[in-house]
Amino acid sequence: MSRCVMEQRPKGPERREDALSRERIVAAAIEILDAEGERALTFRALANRLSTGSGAIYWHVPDKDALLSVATETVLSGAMAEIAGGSDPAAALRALALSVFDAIEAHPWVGTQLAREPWQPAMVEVFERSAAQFERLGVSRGSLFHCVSAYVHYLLGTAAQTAAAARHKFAASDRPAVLAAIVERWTRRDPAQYPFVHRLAEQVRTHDEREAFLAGLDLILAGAKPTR
Amino acid sequence: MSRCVMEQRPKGPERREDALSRERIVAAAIEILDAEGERALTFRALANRLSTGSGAIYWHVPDKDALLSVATETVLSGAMAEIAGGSDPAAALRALALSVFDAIEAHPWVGTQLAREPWQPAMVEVFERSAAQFERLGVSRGSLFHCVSAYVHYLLGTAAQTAAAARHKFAASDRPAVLAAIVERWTRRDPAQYPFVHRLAEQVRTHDEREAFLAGLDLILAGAKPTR
DNA sequence: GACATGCCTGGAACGATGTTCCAATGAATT
DNA sequence: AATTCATTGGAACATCGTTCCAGGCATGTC
Repeated sequence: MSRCVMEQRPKGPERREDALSRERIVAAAIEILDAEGERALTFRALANRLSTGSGAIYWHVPDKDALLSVATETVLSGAMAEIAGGSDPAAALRALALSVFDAIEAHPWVGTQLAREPWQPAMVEVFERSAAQFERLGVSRGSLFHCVSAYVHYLLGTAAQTAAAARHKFAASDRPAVLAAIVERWTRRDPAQYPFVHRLAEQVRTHDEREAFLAGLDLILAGAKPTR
Repeated sequence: MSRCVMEQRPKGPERREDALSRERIVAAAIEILDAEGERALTFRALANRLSTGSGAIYWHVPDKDALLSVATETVLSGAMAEIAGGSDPAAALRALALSVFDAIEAHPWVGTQLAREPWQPAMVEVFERSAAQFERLGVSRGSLFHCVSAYVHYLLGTAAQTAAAARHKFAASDRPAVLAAIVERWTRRDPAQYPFVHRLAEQVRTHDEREAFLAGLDLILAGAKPTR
């Protein structure tokens, strides 16, 4: 652990600046995940990027699950540090959800990880903050849990959806073509049997996900307001 | 060189009764998934259960993703065949969501698969049916997409959550202990900083997931009703 | 200065997995 | 009877997460 303290040396490329540390490993992992996708994060690729061996990484990180967990936590807590407070409860709930949404859109693998292991520390933070805002909104104690639960589930669902979309984006890297392919697969079904799918397909093709996310969120907030 | 196609089998004469088929393979896969969890489904275990080799399976199924996809589809379409229609729209939306929820609770791996690959054919079915009900509910065309989207996202979030809970249940196979462990991890945080988490922790410990799911769903339905 | 200690490193090795390849089988057709 | 070809079973391959271990390099002790 004394190895991590760098102020001991005033300056110097002479000392190996590539000293391994948990943070450097996590940072490298995030870089790989962002640049090449989830499948590209292997301990070999990670060791290669850090110019070391797999064993060295295992000294700082217990296993791959923990690595992904810490990476997720790093991104999410960073995102949540920036949200503004003080406004009215509904706006705060929107801001909180949006910060998570934006983080997932910027780092889709966070969505995958969140869907797989929902109770990360950052998610507990979301739980706590949203509960406070729902209470300020006037939700009774009895239904507070249900409101927060719906809020979090909606967030998780969006996370999964966004991550899945990004996965397909990686496979065939231009977005309109992918959307068109999905719509085509939908519309291949008999239009008579699936009228709504056909009608909504056009909307899917042109829809703004961020706006749709907010609209869906407002649905929940509208339902919560009556303090039922 | 041979690839899996869904083509016709030569009609009249039947093969050995233990002949491999896509359905038999999928059925065996579902059995393994239900009995031993997602991690236990390997092509070797599958081949072993079917008393054959991995290569024989690959003749009927392109790869593991497709196998999981078909298994998910099998369970979901089976679940959706049983829902009753004809009642009022809100009740129909609850019934539809509940059938998916129950299927996921009975086969948690379906939740994992749904979070990873949301647009299974059965999910398009959910999309279609729920859109029809939302329209009967009086939702305007403009907000129909947002309502359905919120509905589906909530469903996906619940799927991920339920699947994750089941995964932990597998690890330490008695449920109260797992819940207690989660709550303990929550409450280890400073109570002063996380008052709501502490208050809600008790509710988590005793809550009925099915009821909570329905309550959250009603939140969305309540928000949708004003035809905003 | 020489030695011992313990954190840290690098890479070889292990077991398991998804997938491919191919020789063998046997029913259907000629 | 010969041939064809869908189907089978399992060996082989590449890759993954993980473990193991033989060293380095800094520090503390004589």
